[in-house]
Order: sequence, then structure tokens, then C-alpha cells
Amino acid sequence: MKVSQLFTKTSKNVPGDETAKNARLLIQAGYVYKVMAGVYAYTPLGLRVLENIKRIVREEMNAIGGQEIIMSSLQRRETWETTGRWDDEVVDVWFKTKLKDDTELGLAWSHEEAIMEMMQQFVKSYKDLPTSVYQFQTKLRNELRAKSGIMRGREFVMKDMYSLHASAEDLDTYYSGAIEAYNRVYDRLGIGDDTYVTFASGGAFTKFSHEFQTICDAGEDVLYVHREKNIAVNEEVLDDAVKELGIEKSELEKVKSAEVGNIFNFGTDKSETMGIRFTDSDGTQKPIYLASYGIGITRAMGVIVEKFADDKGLVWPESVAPFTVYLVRIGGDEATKQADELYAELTSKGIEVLYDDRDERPGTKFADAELMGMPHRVTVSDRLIEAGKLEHTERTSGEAVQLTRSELVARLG
RNA sequence: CGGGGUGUGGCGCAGUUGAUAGCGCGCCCGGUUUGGGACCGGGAGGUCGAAGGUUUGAGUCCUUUCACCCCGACCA
Repeated sequence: MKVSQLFTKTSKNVPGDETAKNARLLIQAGYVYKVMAGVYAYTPLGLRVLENIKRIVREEMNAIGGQEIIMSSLQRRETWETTGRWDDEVVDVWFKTKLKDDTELGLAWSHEEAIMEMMQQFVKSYKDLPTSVYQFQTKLRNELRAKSGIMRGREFVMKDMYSLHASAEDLDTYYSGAIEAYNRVYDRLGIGDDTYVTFASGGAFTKFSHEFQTICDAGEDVLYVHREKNIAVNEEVLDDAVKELGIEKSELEKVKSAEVGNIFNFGTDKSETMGIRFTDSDGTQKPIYLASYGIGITRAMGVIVEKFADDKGLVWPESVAPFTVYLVRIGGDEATKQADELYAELTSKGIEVLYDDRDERPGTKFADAELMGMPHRVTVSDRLIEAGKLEHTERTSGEAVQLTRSELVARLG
């Protein structure tokens, strides 16, 4: 991709109506466009980040047997009435609309009931279990107040997975495997070291639910962590959890954190409410055991920005960066020729390059390279060509080294 | 939803005690520049969130309303 072809532009002006670091930088660098409070469009650079995050999540979900689907954003009223969650008093984030004939519809804020309703069409026998399905879907929530840029919007992308089992034991086994898969996801996203599986409230079937919390100043939650023991507890269940785990409050460090994932063991609660059963080997009807597993994709992107960005702009981990290399061209015909060639070579080797082919001054290009945050910057200039070298600069450290072209290609490959 | 703040060219802002708008960035044209967001000259672009009102006169005052940001509440 060439910068001259990108329809988005960087801006020297910081958006006046955003305070969240993630939103300010993402807008400034041309990754997102703000549509309204809590609603953002993802432009080419931002979409690439989102797709990279999804790719990682998809690989890990597939690895534990998840089957990808996509549900609808429009939902039937009846779907949610079975569990009493159509009521605005029960769920206060509903967006609702109507068909022309006045039939009421809901805009999906979650797909728990919708997916279970679908699954009961297919899962009839113990032979059909266990099974798990997941999707990447846009959730619409009528939040009273949107905040923190893309970290808490009214529209956001979430990966939600549901596993169905014939027994509590089978669910537990799968659930543990899912926790491991989640840890792999956060490791690959570059936030693994600061992400903890935490004890939190909200378990319908078990005492605690599990949240995946990333230590982050921009987060909304408060966590008590024990780094050596790798234990973390959400403030909301601190007293109970401390008792249960046999640890002292004083051993724990208080930090701010952002919830990047949440998994629930529903047991048979939901299937009993919805009347979803399977026929066991003994011929009797039994409720299905259910668990759900969520990862906020757009929120994860926001957390990555918040954690790694510096005073010069965005800093992307290689695994999610929209491009691996930001190629800066400085100079005349010879520099153009060599930069064109390098762009072609790197691209042919499968390395994603954003090539700054604009007729801009060096300072502008360097500043944009830093603002956009690709992990590697490569400079081709007349001056370097005379020395037979290229310059490679790491975004994280800012360290620059001069290399020959083959050394550079080897390093990036 | 309670409290606080802000709405002025595409973006960021300034507009003193009311007299029909100005700066920076960006954009267009010409020229000089080219390793850290260049410079010179020329130009386009806004009726000041919206509606109503006070006044000879409103971006400046009043009322209503909408939007956006922050704190809180909420987040199954």
C-alpha cells in the first residue's frame, strides 16, 4: 500500500472533542472516524488492525474446536421473552425497532439467547455434544454514556463463543481449555504479561465468573493482583475471593484495569429457562450445560493503543500492526527507483509495507511514520544510497541502524 | 439519569464593555526548497450547533432545544 493512495490523512491537530488517548491517536493517525458518541467507523488502517486481532482470535478458537458462524443483528422479541430479558427494566441497553407491520424487533446487544435458540434446532442427542460455536459480531448497546473512545462504545465488535455439553465435568474440561486459549490470544496480542484471569462476580452457576483483565490506566475496573502467584481479583468480589483463596489483602497490589474478556459457566440455568434439552444415552431428556466466552475485539484494540502508545504516536505490536514496515523515501530519481524496488521485493516476500511515496519533506514523513506506529521504519535516501546503505529504525526503541539491502531483507524476513 | 464543561471555515482555536467575524493547520495556484512536521506570493472556504426572543444593532444578552466531552450512577 502506498501512502499516496490512502484516502485517510494524518492530522497535526488533536481532536478537540476526545480526551481518551486511544481515540485521539486513532483519529489523528487516520485509523478511525468518529460517527457519533460511542460510534466509530474503521478506516483502512484501523480495519487492518481489527482483522489482525480477529485472525489471532479465530485461530485460537478454531484450535479448541470452535465453529465460526455469524448471527443477525436483528432479533425476535420472542427469542428474549423466554428468559425475561426482553424487558427494558431487566436489560437497560436495548435498542429496539419495528417492522412496517409493527412487529417489534431488537437490535442485538448480545446473542446468548439467539444462538441457543438456533442450536436447539441442531443439538438433539448426547451424540451431538459437546459442540461450540463462535462469531465476530457487532453488538449494539444503548449505553447511557459512552466513554473512553473505542473502549466503551454503543457499537462494538465482540467475539462471542458458546460451548454446549452433556455434563458438568465435560464443560469444566472445555472451560479450562478455553482459559488457556484465551491466555494464548492475549500473549499473541502483546498484552499477555499484564493480562490476568480474575475472579469476578456474575457467575450464575459458579461462585465467580472469570474475567480477563489487562492492567491499564484507561480501564474502568479496579483489580487486586499478586504478580508472583499470578492471582488477580476484581474489587467487587475482593472480600469473598480473599477468603476463598486463603490470601491476605495486604499481599495484593491495587491497579486499574480494562476487561478484555469474560467467560461464564451457566451450568444448566439457561437451557432450563429456555427449555433446551438433549436426549441422553439412557433415553431421558436432560438440560444442556452451557458456557459462554467473550472477547471485546475493538476494546482490545483500544487497550493495545493505551498501553503502547508514546508521546510520538501509536506503537503497534508486530502481530496486529496494519503494516510491518513503513518505508520512507527521501530524495530524487535514484532514491525513487531504489525505494520502488525495495517495496516490490519486500511485498513479494509477503512483508506488509506501507510505502510513503509522497512528495513530502523528510520531517513530515518521519513524524507520520511515528504517529502511525508501524513496528519498522526503513529509510531510502540519496545520502544513504551513496553509502550503499538503508536505514532501519525500530518504532519501540527509536534505534536506527544502517544496513545493506540484503541485511535488511534478512532482518525483516 | 444527576452534576460540570464545550459548540465560531475541513481540523485546532481567538473574538475584549453588543456595532454583520480573525488566527494556525489543512486545501488550490505559482515559485524557491528537500534528513525531523520548510519559506515567499496569490487564492478558495464560515453568518458563529438549531429555534425563538430582547435591541436601532446579537458570535457576544435571555429562553428553549440538539450535539459532544468529563465525573458519578449503570455495565447481567
